[in-house]
Amino acid sequence: MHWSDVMAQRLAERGQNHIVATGITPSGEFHIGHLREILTGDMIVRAAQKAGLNAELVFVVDNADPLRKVYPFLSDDYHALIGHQLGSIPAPDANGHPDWSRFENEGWSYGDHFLAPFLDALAQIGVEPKLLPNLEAYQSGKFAAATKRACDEPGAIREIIERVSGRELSEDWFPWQPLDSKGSLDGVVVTGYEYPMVHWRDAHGIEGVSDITKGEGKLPWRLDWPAKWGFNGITCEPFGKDHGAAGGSYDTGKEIARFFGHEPPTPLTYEWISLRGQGAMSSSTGNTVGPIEALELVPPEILRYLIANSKPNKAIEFDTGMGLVNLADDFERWSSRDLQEELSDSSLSRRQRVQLEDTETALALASPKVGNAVSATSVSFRHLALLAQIKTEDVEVWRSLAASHDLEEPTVELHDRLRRMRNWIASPHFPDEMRISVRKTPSEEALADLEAEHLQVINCLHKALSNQPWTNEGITAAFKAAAESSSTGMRQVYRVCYAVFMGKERGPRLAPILANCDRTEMLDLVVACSNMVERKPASG
RNA sequence: GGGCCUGUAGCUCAGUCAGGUAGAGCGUCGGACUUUUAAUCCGAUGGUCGCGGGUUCGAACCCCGUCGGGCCCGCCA
Repeated sequence: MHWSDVMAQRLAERGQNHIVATGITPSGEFHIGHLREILTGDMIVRAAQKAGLNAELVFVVDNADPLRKVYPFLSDDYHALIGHQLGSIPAPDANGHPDWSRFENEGWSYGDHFLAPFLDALAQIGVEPKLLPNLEAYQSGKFAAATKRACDEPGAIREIIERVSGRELSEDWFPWQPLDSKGSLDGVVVTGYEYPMVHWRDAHGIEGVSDITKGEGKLPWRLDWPAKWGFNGITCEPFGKDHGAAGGSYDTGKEIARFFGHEPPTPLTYEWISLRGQGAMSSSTGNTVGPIEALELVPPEILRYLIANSKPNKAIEFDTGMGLVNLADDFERWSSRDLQEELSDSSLSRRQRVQLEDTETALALASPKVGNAVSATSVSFRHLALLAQIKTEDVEVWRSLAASHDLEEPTVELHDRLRRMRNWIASPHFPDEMRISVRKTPSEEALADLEAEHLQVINCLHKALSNQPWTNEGITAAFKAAAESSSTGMRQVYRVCYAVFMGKERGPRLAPILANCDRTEMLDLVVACSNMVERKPASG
């Protein structure tokens, strides 16, 4: 059974109505790691709905969290804003300076700034969760009941956290972090409490009160989380392995939730996504691939497929190079198969059946639209990458596909893919292995593999090419002529050509590529190769 | 120190929860298409399931131990 269906089954045992929560702090650029959080939630919701449950996806925007530090993309002006809530400070402008005017005029906050593009990406990828901005929840008093409970009995909360996490809380710890005289959550000491006011003294020596029903502060994370499970009615939540560690925030959250008077959500811990060869992704180090960036390269269904087809506890290495090509081709191959048909074969072993079923589910989940299986384009990524490099005009690509793939009219998906493919090729992520490059100088290595008798072919080639117009047809004719005059087969000619022009044993059809190269340079290359091979038998 | 994940074919991984003859895809090799846009199609190859014990008629799967890899335990998905 697919992991999403396992979760749905677990939820069905729990009840009929479900709210699946995801939550992210908008402290910097979002990356595809965050996408796993949201997509995992989205896929659970789909599976639950498929199983006949009512399920909704919500996205808690943790914009009540404070700014932790001045990230590399921020100007020093942000030093003064450390500890301030992300939803109540201005967004950085193009130079990383706080954009106060936009903040004051439109209320455009730091959190909004980073959230907006992520939501755009989510829309493209077929996920439109209900947004639950946390800061606003505090300000409208949604946290008040849980907060009161915690502040009334801080000892009970302290006991849970210390026992479950094995961590000792400081003497002055209090289950509410008030905002100080400047609006920061840092360095404030609680000096007293009588509902609904928490008394405090800040780092500047100023004293004041904080109304817990008006969001004049926030709960510490380990309480914030279980509190919002309650008033939002969360029944299921996927979260990263950091929260899932023993004694981590889910463990303490479970008990605190019950203390608040509700059942914790059904959890699903998932592994992180790392960038191939570069370790875990992190907004603060800038070691990221944004969802937007990823979507410039690959269609949404491929990204969804990556998540759907990886079990949550499996770490994913995101590879924007060859890995992406293989992933996309893998997706393409599977989606062009008729799995229903294959599953009707009763001779399948249980193992084979499970494999097909899970893949079928993953493919369904890969579609940005529910119940709308992504139709196979039947054009592999490799092939499209090739065409996109050879043909500068889209029309040319379609013409070629019409001939080779019986393609009558390019579909919307194909247009889309070609557009993204061109972006990818233009980006630094495009793997060299896929890049078509014609040699400027002979490849000693490739030529060394040729037999002495091939020398003749090279000479014939030069002659033949010289006698033909420098066009696709002319060059093709020249290849044939070279085969005839050197009295060998076309296979040999191609082998020599790939060695000469690309330094490889095989490759894409050469004529159209050469036609786009400079004639003189190519003829010189042939001569240079000829010279190099000529010397070889003499010296050895 | 506490804990989680992980080890299965050359590679990426299913299969472990519900024990019943080792599964995919890629790669590799071969063939076909009277020669190819890294194509497509067909076929073949390939594994003492990390290691050692135990339970069982039967173990990749359950139990105990052990070794290796990754990671979490202020915040982070």
